Amino acid sequence: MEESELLGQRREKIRALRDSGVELFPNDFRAEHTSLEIIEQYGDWAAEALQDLDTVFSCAGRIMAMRNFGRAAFAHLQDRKGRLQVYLRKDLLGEESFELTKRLDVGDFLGVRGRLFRTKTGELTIEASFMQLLAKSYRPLPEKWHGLTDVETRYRQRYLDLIVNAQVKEIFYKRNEIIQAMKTFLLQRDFLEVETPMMQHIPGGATARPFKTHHNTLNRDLYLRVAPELYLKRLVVGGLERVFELNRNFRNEGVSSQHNPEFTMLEFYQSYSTYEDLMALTEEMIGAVAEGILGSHTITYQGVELDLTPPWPRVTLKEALVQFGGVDGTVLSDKTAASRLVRKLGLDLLGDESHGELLVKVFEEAVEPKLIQPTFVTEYPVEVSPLARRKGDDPKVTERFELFIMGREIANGFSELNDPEDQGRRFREQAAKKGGEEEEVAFIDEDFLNALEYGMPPTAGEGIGIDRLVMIMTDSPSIRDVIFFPQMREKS
RNA sequence: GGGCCGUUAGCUCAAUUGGCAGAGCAACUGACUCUUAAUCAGUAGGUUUGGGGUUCGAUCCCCCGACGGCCCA
Repeated sequence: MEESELLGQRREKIRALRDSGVELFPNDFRAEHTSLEIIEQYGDWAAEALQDLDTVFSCAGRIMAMRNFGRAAFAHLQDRKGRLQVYLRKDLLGEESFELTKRLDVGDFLGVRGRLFRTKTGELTIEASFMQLLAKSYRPLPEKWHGLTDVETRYRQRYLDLIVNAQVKEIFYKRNEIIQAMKTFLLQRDFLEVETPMMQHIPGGATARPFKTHHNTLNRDLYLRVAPELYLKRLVVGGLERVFELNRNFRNEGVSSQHNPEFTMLEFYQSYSTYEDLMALTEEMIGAVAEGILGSHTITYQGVELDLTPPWPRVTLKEALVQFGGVDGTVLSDKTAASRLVRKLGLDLLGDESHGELLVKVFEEAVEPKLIQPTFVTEYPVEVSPLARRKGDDPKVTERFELFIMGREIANGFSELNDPEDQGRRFREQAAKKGGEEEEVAFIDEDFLNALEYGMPPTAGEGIGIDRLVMIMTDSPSIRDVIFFPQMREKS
């Protein structure tokens, strides 16, 4: 990068600083307090009470603002918890130490020790009797008042975003709390947290294009997983009965405000349960997380009030088509009518879609955007649910549900198909279809079928899109706001 | 993949009909021991996203590309 005048000036200043014997990157300072600890403990103490307090505090952080007065200066230090003001006086620090304040820049890390006092304007402040440069900054920070608003820079240089935009840190702290709360919820119910392969020989468990890679020593292609499903069910076959994995999936598809090529999913399996049990579990879990972290079952997302109080409505896909989509009832029973409707809606038709697939197309177009409040949609057609158990009284649909909030799919769960013969047939049908329309290899995970043949207990499983859930719970409009380093095109 | 919008100093933004490219903050020099968007005086800072075209003259108009955002598929 070409050196601007600004950077040149700074570099020259740093050279002079180093030449005068100041260590630019020491690591022997110990901060015993965070800004938050100090403010929480002494924030409401009166000025007189602080005067009698002899305790010396030590604090470290990045200089975010500096106001110099010749023989005194104020600075704000920012650490992981917040900001604290420090007061630097020549008569207290001594000539030599104070001289350094004139050579400090906003962005530098500083450590201070000193007593607490309250300024005339009432701000709790450390009066430094000792200060030390902890790390020198070579580049100026974005502007202090407007901050950094350019979204491209915010995502590409997330560290700058984190330094200057306080809300960003809050979102990611909240993301962590949500994840921890969900894990705790499951652990309390005797689930085992597990890790299964990210690199798979056969990318299964979801219909999505995988990323391909190659292992040199094994001399074979591998795929980044699109879902952990088939491995988690192997563990259920192995007798673990209740397992979950909260980790990354990879899908080689579009990038948008709702999609990132790598995203985080919670997937869990519970034996001796059905999809209905999981719907109840889901409302309880998400409701509890909202209550615990946001303090309420009612949240606002982009100006829309969402009520997460369980129970949530459950409608079958067909009911939803009529109720929310205003679809004529004949479409539900007449494939030709369904096909006509798909065309009327201006959707692509391959021509070989089944009646069920047509209904799902209509559903996605006409119903999904209308499912604002949390809603479970059940009984998906068997053709689009290759891993789900058929419904007893209607083998054309499955014991499956999807959860929608704000028109977005948040969760997908079903009673697992544990009949190895049916599973084998469905894999082969799927493979035949896929082989016909694309040049993709038809993947059939024979070892998974083999596992099922040993017997899998009746089990229900579910996946919850963590990024989308975090978006809703943090009122974030884009998935890029809840992923530290979203995927971007290479900058030219 | 398509449409629309955007890209100007380190950051946030201006720039009239096509006529010398500007401000605030940051920076630099100086003053200042309770400031907090500190203040005051002064100084410097630009390949206007890249390439091409029209024009006496382009940040501005036209074409192609890069990156980003929004909408659509």
